[in-house]
Amino acid sequence: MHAFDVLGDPVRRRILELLAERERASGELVEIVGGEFGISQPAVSQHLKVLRDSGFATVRAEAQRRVYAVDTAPLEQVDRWLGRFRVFWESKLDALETEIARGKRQRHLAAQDGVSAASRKPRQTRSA
Amino acid sequence: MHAFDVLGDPVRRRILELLAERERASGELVEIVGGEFGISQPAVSQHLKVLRDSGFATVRAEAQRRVYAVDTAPLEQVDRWLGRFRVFWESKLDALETEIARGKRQRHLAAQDGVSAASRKPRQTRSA
DNA sequence: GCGCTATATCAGTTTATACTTATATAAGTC
DNA sequence: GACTTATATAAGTATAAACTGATATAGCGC
Repeated sequence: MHAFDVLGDPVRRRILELLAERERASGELVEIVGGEFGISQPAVSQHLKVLRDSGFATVRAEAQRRVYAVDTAPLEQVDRWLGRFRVFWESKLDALETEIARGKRQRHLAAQDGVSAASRKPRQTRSA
Repeated sequence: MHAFDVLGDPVRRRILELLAERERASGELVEIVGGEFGISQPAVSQHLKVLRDSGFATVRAEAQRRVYAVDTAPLEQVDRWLGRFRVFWESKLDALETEIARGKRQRHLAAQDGVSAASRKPRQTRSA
């Protein structure tokens, strides 16, 4: 199953969101996700199997519990695929920044007052 | 249809890859993608409809042709969703960078020779 | 060993979607 | 206006996958 197919399911996305916060036992995921989506224990368990088989999650036994953790390798791959499109919106961000900088400069020239403007630099991409 | 479901199909991903390079007429996409995947014109046209309906592509008429262009808005959303996981591999990259820097420093101290380390990523294969 | 808890797997049903062929729409050409 | 080119839509079919209830597996406490 391709990474994007795995992410196509909202239940699996939700599970990954929860695992992004911290490791969770299967039962914990059944309770939260099963509750939110109104699905049974086997349904959640089957989604966990998909996540395991596709490399998105790892399991560790802890007594009778199965503790799941996210494995980001496939997510990195997805991220890399998206990379080819990133230039589109990043160039737009750059343009916006230029625009903001211009406004800033103009306000500065006009009033000579300190300008806050936050203006966080966009994250440096680590291409590939 | 959710963005990730749209990206779940290899044909649609391929179409988006082609549109990332430049705009393309429907017929051009039918020829390339239809050829690569061995599917008919209606099949490709139906995928184009999905891409239109889900906001991944825009169309412009040019005589009888329909010229498609990528719209990155939904891809940005996907990218934002991925953002919550990015910290995982970026911290790993940071650690790797530190490691490289250490090695570099040590080699530098040891031999006083310049280190190239080019390290260009190989081109990504286009297989789905 | 027995019962309890936690989780996975099995078998079967339903539904979504990705195709197919056939046909409709629409713009250019003569 | 008929013909051709370019593309979309329609109708029907096949298949994958997301469920359900039932059951199997396995560790724990007694």
